[in-house]
Amino acid sequence: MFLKSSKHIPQLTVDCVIFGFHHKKLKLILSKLKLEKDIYALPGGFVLQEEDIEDAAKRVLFERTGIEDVYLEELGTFGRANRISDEDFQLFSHLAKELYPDVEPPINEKNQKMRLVSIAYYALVDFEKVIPKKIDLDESCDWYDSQDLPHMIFDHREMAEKGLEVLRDNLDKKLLFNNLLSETFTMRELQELYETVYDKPFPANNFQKKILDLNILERLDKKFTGAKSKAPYLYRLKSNLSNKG
Amino acid sequence: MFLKSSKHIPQLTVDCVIFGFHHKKLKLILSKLKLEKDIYALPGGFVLQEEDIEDAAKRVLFERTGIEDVYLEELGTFGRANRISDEDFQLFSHLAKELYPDVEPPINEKNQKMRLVSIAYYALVDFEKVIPKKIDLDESCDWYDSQDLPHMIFDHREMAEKGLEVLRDNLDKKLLFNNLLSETFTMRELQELYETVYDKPFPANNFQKKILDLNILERLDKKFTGAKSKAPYLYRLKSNLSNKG
DNA sequence: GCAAAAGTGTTACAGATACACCCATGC
DNA sequence: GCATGGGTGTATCTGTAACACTTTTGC
Repeated sequence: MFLKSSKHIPQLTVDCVIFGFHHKKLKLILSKLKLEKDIYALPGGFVLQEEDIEDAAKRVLFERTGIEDVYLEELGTFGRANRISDEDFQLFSHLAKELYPDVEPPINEKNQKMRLVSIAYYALVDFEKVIPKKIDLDESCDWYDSQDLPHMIFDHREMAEKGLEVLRDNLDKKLLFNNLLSETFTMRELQELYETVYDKPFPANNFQKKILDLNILERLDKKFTGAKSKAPYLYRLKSNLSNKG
Repeated sequence: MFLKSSKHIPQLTVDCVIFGFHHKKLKLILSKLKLEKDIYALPGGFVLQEEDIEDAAKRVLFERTGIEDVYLEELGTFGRANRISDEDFQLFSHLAKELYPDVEPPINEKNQKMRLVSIAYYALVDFEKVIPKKIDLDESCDWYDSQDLPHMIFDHREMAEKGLEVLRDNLDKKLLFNNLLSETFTMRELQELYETVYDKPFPANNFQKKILDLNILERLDKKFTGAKSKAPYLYRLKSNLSNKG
């Protein structure tokens, strides 16, 4: 989360729900803020005056993950007038003053807390390729289980939940799964991703048929892991079908 | 389209794609701006500092249609840095100066055109109940055919097209049809709405079965119009299922 | 050979589509 | 009666779900 300066649009921010898939769990990146209490935040920041809103989200994403060309899609606007509680505002402006004494705080002339509107995005990344990076306001920055979220500032929990909801709507419909897996993956890994996101079992035979009938995967060599069972095939999205957002 | 004052968030607006259905055409409300050239705009305005973004959209909607409790849903953010062309900005700021000489124009300290970000919404209303109302900046305000849109300012045409796209995604999935029809309607009227929105024929028998099997309509008396053919039944959404946004 | 997991095939069901038909209304 | 459009029923198709089975791997 960045603070604003004159180069930024004053009352507008972006926040990103960055999803990764690891060990049958859907994870997302959160910052632990430098505060007495344990309070977490989604990666976010202000938008530059000359910057497309989506580019601001991409900038935040790159700052926190070090990767580009990620699937990115808007979740919607979080624009309730009272989306920032008095308590959260106190905590946050205190933190802001300590770390950025020379930057205009998010307070108006009458010394009231200032209205902030946030555009939320969700991003899908390969968990293996990303080590979350903290910035100045963070005590730490790491992956957290999307099913077991800690206490989050502002309306960030609502954003995370909206992210999950939209991911459930789109994972299958828009065939986004490759963005959450390594470049090559087994059918079981893909199935487990579906089972995690949709929170229900998918019978292996029907699942395989459904996916292969889409004709978007190419079958590669088998993956020999040393397990005392049949070696599964590896698959990869056909090279002409990559779908970064 | 309103201009900003200190009571408003400086660089943020809302715009509304207000849909109605009439004579087998999907219509939307546009303002013809008071300009030399024929340029049209979606109803919109700035957001008050103490106002939820969605409430700002509802306010615009009420100003232009005189009705409340309408289905309203966000389309997304229109936030490209160059979404307002130099030409459109000249036209619009000229208009603004004439009509609101005492209101701060959307120009920054360096006299450059100011960045505006807009949150777009779409609304579904009963065409019969709405007479579009013009405001000061409008030469006129009326219904226009969504398939034959005139030249529109800024990126308003993109918004209208996005509205159509989202309506197509949601009309059937979220069963929104009652919001575009009168309280009571015939099966044929409903079918014609579907045929217009999805731009394809729906066989009457299968369509009726599909809709009635949803179990969300109650059948009322027949509608005798004097036509020399069988009188169709009237239907109404079951009273417990109203779905205003 | 055997246990574990991968992979294939075949049947059963449900929702959508297509075709054929009957009914009410005003002249 | 008859033309017009409304309304209903039944067969067909297609994609999904359910069940049964074979194959490969390491010990």
